[in-house]
Amino acid sequence: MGAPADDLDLIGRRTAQRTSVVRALIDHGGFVGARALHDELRTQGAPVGLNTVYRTLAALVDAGRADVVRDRGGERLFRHRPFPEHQHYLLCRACGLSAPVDSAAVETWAEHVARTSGFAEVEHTVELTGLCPQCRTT
Amino acid sequence: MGAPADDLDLIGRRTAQRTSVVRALIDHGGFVGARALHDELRTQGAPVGLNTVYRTLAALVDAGRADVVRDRGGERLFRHRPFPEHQHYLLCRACGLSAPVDSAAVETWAEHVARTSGFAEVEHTVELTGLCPQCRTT
DNA sequence: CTAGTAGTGACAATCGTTTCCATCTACGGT
DNA sequence: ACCGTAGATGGAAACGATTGTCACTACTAG
Repeated sequence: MGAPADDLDLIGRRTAQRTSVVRALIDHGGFVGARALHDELRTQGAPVGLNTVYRTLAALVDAGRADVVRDRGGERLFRHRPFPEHQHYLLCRACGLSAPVDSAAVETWAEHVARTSGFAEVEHTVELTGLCPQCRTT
Repeated sequence: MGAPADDLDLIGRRTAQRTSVVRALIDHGGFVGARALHDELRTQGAPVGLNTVYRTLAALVDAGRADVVRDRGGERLFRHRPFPEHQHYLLCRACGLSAPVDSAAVETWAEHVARTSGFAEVEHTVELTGLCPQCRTT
């Protein structure tokens, strides 16, 4: 079930750095920026070059093992995805907590638009943001 | 109907530069990046500082007279919006052409998620991209 | 007309991300 | 276990989009 090993096999050679990055991403749970992940690795005593973090995350995205969203500042946030399903999240603007949402309605809507628009290769991104129960009281 | 004058009134003083920017944005029709708009203005003989382009576009967005999306490179693309309605677009990845889409289904879905999630102040962005009939043959 | 304030623009700074390149290392073959 | 090499690393520098600084300009109310 989406163990680090599975991810590592998908993206190339097994190195200590990649293992650390994948571990940290999984442990983090929610969406994280590359820079934040890099900082976490540093403080955990597993220093990894920032661009290695970027490359590993990019490889995970290519392999379909991570999702990407953009926060309001344009930064890319990554989240580990154990199974290669298309998924949408509701993301907390304050703490980064993410909750998968049932997105069947959007999917069918998007497909309908794709069919009736005359456009080809229609892709969609849906981003929901809010304040989670925890943060809304703070 | 969304004449430049209306927009200018909403965002502060009337200056030659702002008039040029708003004009160029309206004339362009689809989504444009700030930099591209700046270039267009320059070649049209109405040079405006890049900084002013950014500020004017930001002011239009604040006033609800422009929409913003992010392209895949993270650049912000702007589009003039004559009326202050929340609207989603299907955007051509190749030429920037945009087609408004009926988004009632997503709106109700988003509201439903907002109500049932426990999250507060839920906002959504939906971005559809594809290749328009023109570009799909090229 | 004049004052006062909002707007302008050249320049530099910032921020996230990518590229360069010299060095290192995992790993399949011997 | 040993090698060779393609692949991986990381520090520095490049990069593109955006924002801040600040002296200067020019709307516009009075």
